[in-house]
Amino acid sequence: MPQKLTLKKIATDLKVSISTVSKALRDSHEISEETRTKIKDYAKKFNYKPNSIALSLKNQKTKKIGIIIPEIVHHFFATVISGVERVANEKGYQVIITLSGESFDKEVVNMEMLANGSIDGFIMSLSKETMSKQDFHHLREVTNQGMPIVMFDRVSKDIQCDQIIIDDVSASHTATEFLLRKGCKKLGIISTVDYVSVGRLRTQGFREALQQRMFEMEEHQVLKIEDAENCDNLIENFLKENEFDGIVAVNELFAVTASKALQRMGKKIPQDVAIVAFTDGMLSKYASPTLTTISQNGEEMGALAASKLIEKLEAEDHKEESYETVVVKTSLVERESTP
Amino acid sequence: MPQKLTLKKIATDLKVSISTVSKALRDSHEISEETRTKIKDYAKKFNYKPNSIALSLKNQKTKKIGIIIPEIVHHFFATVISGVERVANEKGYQVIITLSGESFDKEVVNMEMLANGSIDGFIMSLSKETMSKQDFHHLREVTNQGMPIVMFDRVSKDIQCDQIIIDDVSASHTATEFLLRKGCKKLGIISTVDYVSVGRLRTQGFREALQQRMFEMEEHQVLKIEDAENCDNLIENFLKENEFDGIVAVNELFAVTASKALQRMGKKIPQDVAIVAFTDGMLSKYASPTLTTISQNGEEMGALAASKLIEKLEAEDHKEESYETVVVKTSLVERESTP
DNA sequence: ACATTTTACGAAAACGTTTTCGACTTTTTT
DNA sequence: AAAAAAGTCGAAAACGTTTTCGTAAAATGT
Repeated sequence: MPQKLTLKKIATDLKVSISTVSKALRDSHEISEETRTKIKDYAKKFNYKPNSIALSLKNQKTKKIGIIIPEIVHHFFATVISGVERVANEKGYQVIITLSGESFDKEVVNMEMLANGSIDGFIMSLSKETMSKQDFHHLREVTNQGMPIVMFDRVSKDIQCDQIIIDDVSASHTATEFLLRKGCKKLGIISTVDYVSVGRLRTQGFREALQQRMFEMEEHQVLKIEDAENCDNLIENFLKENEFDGIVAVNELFAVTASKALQRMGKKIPQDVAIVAFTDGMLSKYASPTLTTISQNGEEMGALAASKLIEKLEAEDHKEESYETVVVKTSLVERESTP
Repeated sequence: MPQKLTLKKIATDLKVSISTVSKALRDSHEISEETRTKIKDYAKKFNYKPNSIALSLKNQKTKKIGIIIPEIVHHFFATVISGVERVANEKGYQVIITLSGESFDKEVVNMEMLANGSIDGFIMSLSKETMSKQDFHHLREVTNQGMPIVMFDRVSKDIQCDQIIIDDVSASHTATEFLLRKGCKKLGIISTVDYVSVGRLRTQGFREALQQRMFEMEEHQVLKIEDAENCDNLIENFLKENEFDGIVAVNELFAVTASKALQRMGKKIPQDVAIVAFTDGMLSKYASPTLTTISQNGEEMGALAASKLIEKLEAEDHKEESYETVVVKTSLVERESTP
């Protein structure tokens, strides 16, 4: 019921000017000890907090960073946010999150809404639709206005910005080679459609690992899934039509779905078929058997993205327009799904 | 590199006044057809978008709602956010998310930061530490300033605000009764410490279901877990010390941990022991066996919370100070962990 | 006693909007 | 032809800050 306390109100209550109040609260030497303590006491007593909107307008910076991700109900993205949030808060920034829902239009709308002064910079991962359209005009508009963007995971080389990625090719190579070393002969990969960069790159790593051992990857070894919603049948058929003894899956959902299908088919994991997944989330830890995975460390990616962005934001005179691509190390976490 | 376009810049470029530009863009009849189209064309060409910070300051509303939750790497909270975000966006609001990390202090700090003009209202779920301290002064300060709060899931009756909850007692009663009807005789419940409301209430529902069949709940039937991190041993001991044939778990993590422990002990699920969990998330769907759960429908809770909050926000003259508690229906999703 | 410096405060501009009001010009009415 | 009305635009205030600059009073120096 009492309206928000402002400088003006303090000023009239204490019969001084607004500027005096402002200076007193910021410990200016221009104000006498006496009035300074009087004002500060009053402010403390009634819990004065400067209005952040007014500050944003005045300073032309909001101390907020915007995140745009495809989905939040997704362990990897949730961990990234967690990392962003942690370092952002440490450095006095707040985080605004919007979801594109894998839709290009929603990504554009959200971006435009945030770009109009609401935030100082972006951290984002592209929606599937954006990846497939390869339309990045909304990103360009933002960077042209001098607002920095840091992209992670699903990125595009066509945009001038810092990028935080994992080396998908190499990670997938590692996973595949791991299976080969364990003695697997007939490998398959369950991937996404090619326009999703992680799917394409992980398939490439798979192929390269095979080539290194003088195998040529054949089409029937690859399953490309567009829509994760009803992947069950696709995966089951893929496994039935091929006699694999090792599977690489580009996410844990595909991996656990494959694991269950194989078990239904009477296969033992890891004895008959070994599985390596990407994304070290809940499912990998709690599925039966637990899954060997490539851990992406979303928390670290988020933290790095936030650091990079804030660094850019606070380097006022951004004369040196340099953009960096940071490759975050992955690690193979061995669990029960491999021998 | 080109600075952001403002009304002032358009005005000088077109040699009219700022007010004329503002009016023209808002299609005021005060401005002649001719200048109006001239200005609108210019604005469109250079992609003018009003600065939202300035608007917020002017209108004394930000069109943003703040969310404070304990963790984001948690399926239930992620679905709630998803629901909030959907409804908020439909109604032209944006969402700012902060995480308390289950810490009282961080909850207070985040709340104070957001309350200073950054947002119009709150949607939140209390941190464990706040629940245990029962210190709600930060919430009171906010409501006293006339800023509405909608709480969900982890709520407190002591705060005057709308609340979105599930009927934990009744849901737990349903889950327990379901096990009893399936023929279970020796039931146990894996819960949280009592100051977490959901743990307390679900334990109560468990007790009531037993009482209804003339059983008295005994202490050894209840396991109260404080820290989910290392619950494995606690759960394993609990299961070894008792010969249960039915388990109610207040979340899916406890449930799947119990399930694995039981299987290690050579028990068959659901033949030897049946399990019902709360929180219908990824684990329930993909664990082996899949888990029968009470579905909380976080998406709906989030959507409801957002609707309620926005309704309050847009009812300018909130003379009628009424607060509602909405109980969201739960449903029992039968899967493999029960006969 | 006068000039100079220091102290302590207030006025005003700026950030980007919207809106009220006043004023000038043109058109319509009588 | 004079009066009223309508049409078109700009000035200024307001939202809550911070900061620059100006200035009056007090203190200090000669």
